[in-house]
Amino acid sequence: MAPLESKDRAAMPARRSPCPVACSLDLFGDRWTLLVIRDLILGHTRFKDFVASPEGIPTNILSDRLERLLSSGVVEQVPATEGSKRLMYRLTEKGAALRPVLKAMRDWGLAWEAGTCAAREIKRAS
Amino acid sequence: MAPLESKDRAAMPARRSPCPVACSLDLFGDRWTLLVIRDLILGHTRFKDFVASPEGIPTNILSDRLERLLSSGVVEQVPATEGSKRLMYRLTEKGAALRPVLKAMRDWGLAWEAGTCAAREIKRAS
DNA sequence: TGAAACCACTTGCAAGATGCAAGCAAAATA
DNA sequence: TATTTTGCTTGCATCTTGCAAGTGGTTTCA
Repeated sequence: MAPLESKDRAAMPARRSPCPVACSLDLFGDRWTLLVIRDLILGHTRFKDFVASPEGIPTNILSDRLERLLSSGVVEQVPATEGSKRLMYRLTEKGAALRPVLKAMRDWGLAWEAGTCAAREIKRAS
Repeated sequence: MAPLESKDRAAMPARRSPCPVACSLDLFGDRWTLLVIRDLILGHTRFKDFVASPEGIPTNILSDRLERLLSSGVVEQVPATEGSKRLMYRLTEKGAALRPVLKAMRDWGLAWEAGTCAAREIKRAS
């Protein structure tokens, strides 16, 4: 049987370079992932909450992104209410550490893209 | 003839929401655009320089991204040397304002993605 | 307890984006 | 002027995205 390391390498699409920016983009360099993170920062916890965001993420994309974020340790699942079988999503410490990225993007958008407005303040600490 | 505003609206794919994060992602929410910005911050100015980066961006993608960044005012073209017909790319003020975004992503990658390393410091001012 | 509503997805498919290799004309260099 | 370099474009196979519809488990409420 193949060593575990090679199995992991087959599952992961392989890094393009050791650059931390390139690595980050391998994980969330697309049109939707950081919007899911934004929603989590804003307090969304359930599948339907993300779907309800104004950008209207397709449900198959949302499923895929949540799964990738789970497997990369950026989000985790916990019971939605005690005794419930339903799960809710929330940021891990690794995910919460993306706040400065979101904040920088928000600030840039507000400063340079006309007609944008922030619904809520992104707080520094979780 | 149609008013200029509607022509612009036809050219742009239309904003998903007024959220500054969503707006930013409409412009650079993909696997390559921010790597081009990173290279510009690191001092790359010519087409071949971007191609030579370790991630190996395909030339058709690079053409497309540079064009989009030009038309959105993030980069501009100036003569490469005086008297030369060749042009070089460089960040505008709007583009240079993306430094904090890149810096936040670099910091996150360094902190949370094993095996990443920064080639150079991203300076605060241009 | 049973029926209805809700929730969190999955599936299928069309359209668009990406990746690769090859080609090409203008500009620079020898 | 001949050669090389540069900055692209083109064609095509593959992967990703977006939309709509469907599905099965969970919760709610009479």
